[in-house]
Amino acid sequence: MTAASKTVSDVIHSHFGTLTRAEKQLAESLLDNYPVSGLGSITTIAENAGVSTPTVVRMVQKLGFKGYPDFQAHLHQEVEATISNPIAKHDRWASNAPGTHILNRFADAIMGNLRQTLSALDTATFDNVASLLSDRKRGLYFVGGRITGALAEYFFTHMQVIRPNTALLSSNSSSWPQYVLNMNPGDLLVIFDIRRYEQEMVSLATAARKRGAEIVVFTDQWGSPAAKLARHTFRVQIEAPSAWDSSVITLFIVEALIEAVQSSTWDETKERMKTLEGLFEQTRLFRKLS
Amino acid sequence: MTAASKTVSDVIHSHFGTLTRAEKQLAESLLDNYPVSGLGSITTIAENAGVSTPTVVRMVQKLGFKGYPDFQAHLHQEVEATISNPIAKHDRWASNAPGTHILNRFADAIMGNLRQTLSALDTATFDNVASLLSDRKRGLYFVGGRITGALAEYFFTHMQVIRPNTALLSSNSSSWPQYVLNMNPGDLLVIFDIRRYEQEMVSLATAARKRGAEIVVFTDQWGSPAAKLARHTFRVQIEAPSAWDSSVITLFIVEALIEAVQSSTWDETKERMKTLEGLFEQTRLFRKLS
DNA sequence: GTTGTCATGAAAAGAAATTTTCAGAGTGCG
DNA sequence: CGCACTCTGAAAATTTCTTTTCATGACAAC
Repeated sequence: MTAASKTVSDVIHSHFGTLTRAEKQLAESLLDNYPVSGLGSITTIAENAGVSTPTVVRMVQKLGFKGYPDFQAHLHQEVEATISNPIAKHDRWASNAPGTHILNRFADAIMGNLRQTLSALDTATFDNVASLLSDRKRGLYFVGGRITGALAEYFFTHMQVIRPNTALLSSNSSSWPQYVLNMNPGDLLVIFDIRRYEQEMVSLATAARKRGAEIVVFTDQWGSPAAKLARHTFRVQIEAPSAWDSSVITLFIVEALIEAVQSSTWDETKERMKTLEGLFEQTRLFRKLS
Repeated sequence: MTAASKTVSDVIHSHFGTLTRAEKQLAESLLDNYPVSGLGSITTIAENAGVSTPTVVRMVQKLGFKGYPDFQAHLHQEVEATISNPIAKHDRWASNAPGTHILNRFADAIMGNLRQTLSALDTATFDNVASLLSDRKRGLYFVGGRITGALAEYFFTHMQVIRPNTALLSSNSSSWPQYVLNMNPGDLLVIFDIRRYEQEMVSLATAARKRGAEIVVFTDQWGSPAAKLARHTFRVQIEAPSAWDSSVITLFIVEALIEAVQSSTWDETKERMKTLEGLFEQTRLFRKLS
């Protein structure tokens, strides 16, 4: 095989499947901030990746280079090509995409959203919500609208594994009253309500409050009317170069919360996950037999 | 004097007058094709400039650097600054929280995932999938697993607004056969299959292929077995500082695809959205009256 | 012409980097 | 449980790079 025409990045990607654990770790470290991360000595990049220098040598040889110097020479050439070509310079996101490609515009927007959301986000709020979610004495209810229903479901699916006493309200409001009926004081209702705020969310929130439930709202920067009834509110930046709003950052916060809850109660969660694995195994078996 | 804030190029220029003949020769060689020409070893650049290695050492020390490695470190920094990714590392995303707060660690991980996913992503694949999705003659089917089901649903919900002839397969496989039965050649099956790859996805993909359907797979960097049957595959970086995988970047690509499809057929979509608005209005009215 | 100063590179010395070897850890399999 | 296998990094061996030393030659001043 020859590494001549393809970029080092391409070569790494095409070999990724055949790499071992330590080598993958190294490859990712190299691709992270590519190609600059490969500029230093073999010692430096081994340290940055948290692997040993022999691993580096083994990998570059596996990739088809003669040795580390050969590998680095290719990298230098690429750096040169990148720098001397002014178009490529503004095009570091997705390679071979015009600078205005939708992927690049989206990536820019997401980054901006993340930055703004996090700078506006109070970490105390985050920590408080995480601890409310971790409290197994509280019942958990998730609800979303037409679009955000998928986020509620995602959140619910994970929390259901982590802890008991968890429910997902369908986005169809007709079944809500029976859930509200079962809410106890201290229970937590997590509402996703973004942009075209759904009027019914306010009614739901009001009813839940009457039953003594705490409310957490995920909304956009303008704020759902339901946020007024909430104990904690996440205001997420949702703008995208699109006719639609972006849910990426909302999902980001959801995932961070999932991890926060999980790590705070890891021992219990571990047990549950094991049990769950076993159940899945049984189901699979059951299907095979049938 | 310190070389800290100024660029190496500036330093060379400001010292140019005090340089000797051989040093000037070297300086010019370095400035020519700056800063890439300084990337190699001292031997290499001495040869390129036609001077001896001691000359190089003497000059860089005269410029205020500790030695050649110090000089080169500065150069590397400059190269990095020149071509660094738009998403360079942040030490802290969320202010007033330590860099080790879960939000900050997650933000770092997500940005790394985004960077790597985009660098591995072929924009031709993206464009091709977008145009397949835009083709209203093709039926569209979406399916996800236990966790990724929410992503499939999100994708489906949007595409259903944009175009007709769209279906969501439940994550429960028992109902799949009837969908496969209805697939026509050229129809598109979008599969989300990440990490704990579900065996049934391969069966589904095989059955769909037999019916002449095209397959698009969203998977992780290791690749779902279903990807082998796919016309197009998105390999998404899903790692997070968490016991769970992150779906953030997958959602990112989904949203970008939604926008790509929508903008390519905006006129038709606009009409559909208006109609849909009207229908929602009626439903709401209906509920209020009842 | 002599002398001193400086620039320069060859070569040696010293310091790093790169590669190889090898043993222990881990993993899968019978 | 033991065997075979692979992966991995510590450490040694090797190579390469960097720095220092020093001899030579150019040039200017006297």
